[in-house]
Amino acid sequence: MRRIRYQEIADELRGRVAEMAPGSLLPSESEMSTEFEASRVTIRRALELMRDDGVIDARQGFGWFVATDPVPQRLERLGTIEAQLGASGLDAVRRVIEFSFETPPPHVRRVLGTGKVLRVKRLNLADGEPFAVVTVWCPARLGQRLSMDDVESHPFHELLDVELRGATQTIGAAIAEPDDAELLRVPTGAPLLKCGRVTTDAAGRPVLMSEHVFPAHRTEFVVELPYDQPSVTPAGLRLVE
Amino acid sequence: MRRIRYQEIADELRGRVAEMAPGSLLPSESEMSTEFEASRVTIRRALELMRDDGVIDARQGFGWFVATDPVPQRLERLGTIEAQLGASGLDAVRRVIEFSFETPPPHVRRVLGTGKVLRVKRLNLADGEPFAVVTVWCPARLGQRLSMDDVESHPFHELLDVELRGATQTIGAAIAEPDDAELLRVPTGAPLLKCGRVTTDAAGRPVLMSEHVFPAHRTEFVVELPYDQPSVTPAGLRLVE
DNA sequence: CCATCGACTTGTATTATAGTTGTCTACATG
DNA sequence: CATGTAGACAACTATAATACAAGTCGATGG
Repeated sequence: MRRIRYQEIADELRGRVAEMAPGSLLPSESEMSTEFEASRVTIRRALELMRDDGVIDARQGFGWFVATDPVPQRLERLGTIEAQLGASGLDAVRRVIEFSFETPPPHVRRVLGTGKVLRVKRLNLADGEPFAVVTVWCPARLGQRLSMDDVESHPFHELLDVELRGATQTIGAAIAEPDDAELLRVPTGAPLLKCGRVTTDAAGRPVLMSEHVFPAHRTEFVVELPYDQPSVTPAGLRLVE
Repeated sequence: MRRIRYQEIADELRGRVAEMAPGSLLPSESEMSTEFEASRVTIRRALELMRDDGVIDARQGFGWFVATDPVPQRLERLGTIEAQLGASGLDAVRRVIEFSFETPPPHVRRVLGTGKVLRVKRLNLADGEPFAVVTVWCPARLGQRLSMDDVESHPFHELLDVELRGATQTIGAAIAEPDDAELLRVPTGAPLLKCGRVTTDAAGRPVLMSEHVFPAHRTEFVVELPYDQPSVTPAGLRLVE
């Protein structure tokens, strides 16, 4: 697969910048030029790409520096299902079903890239009743030091050492395959709500991919559709009796 | 049956492209030409075939690359599914299945009150393919002067003489009953996305209630979860292949 | 204290080149 | 006549190499 040079460089730099303190200085364009064996123009394109993402910025005569991050860890807002359950007075329990490092299937590879990934499949229970099967994929690099205990006792975004920015979620429907049906204690062929979520870090790169499967008879999504202005009404997953 | 060379090549390439990340570059036409032992023209015909399908695209002087999925547009206003389809270049057609004034069923009465209602059941088609069964209830008072032609050719909120404010939508899953299955041309028991919507007027009173049923294999909802806004902003309905 | 200088940086051009797609013509094959 | 091969050329792209303007910062010297 062919790649564009300046994108490669940008990717490499993104990794480095992620480890640097906001405000710290990057090497000069010329230095990078010799290091990457690319012309200054190419280096600049990579840097400008990142500037467009708001990751870094530059001042003429001064240099390129890591942008002071305007977004403090507000991400808890992204919210886990557990938090919503906790708010409704139910106690949520996770049980790890599968935990393995492996090469990603195509639909994951398209998002996270070709490197190895950690796949964790968990069953979520509310008051002892199973209500969700969640599969999470994350790059092996990020999941390297995670144990089964870790993922059983914490939501994933608390375990990763990256700052998350947001997510895109798709909501669809499917019917229960035998394995998920057994886990959720519903008959095979029962309707399921199936949500795919791609979570991105502060640089906008996808770092987590997950698939949530809910039995339709217990769950539904509630969405507020404002007419004139985007509302601040929180919405989310609601358990129906 | 003997297959045409460029179709063979296109088939092979389709398989490869499916495994590649959107945006990544294919080998150059010349490289493929030597690999497949076919002339550049033949390779081009295969590539152009795939471009027509929207799988890949090319820029002169740059190369062929895997097409990125169309970014789902955000729905800041209360849009209709038809508008979203129109924006994606599909022509949407409505067909009225049922049209009657009647006393509302309990779940509608709870929202709209006890008065008589107009119930309209419509089948929506995109490019001739059925993709949604929509049932709308509105108070008889508001629907009094509507004809079947009206509701077949216009979305409901254009017909009512009230100012709408917003809506609350629930998204759930179900399996297809025989009647809806036949309309949507899916087997009975197939998974469906089932959305209920309550639309309110400027005064906050509910004026419309509707139920949208989509075949799950063609549709899914896309939701953006931004970092700074805890709300779940609906991004709209997206057709999946 | 302050002005100036020089070494460094980014910002912005220009030119050149190898490699790519877009398009055409001419010809062969069944 | 549809399909395939072979070749040529134009237009475009990413990248390299180079040059110069303009901003930053510290050292120097008055």
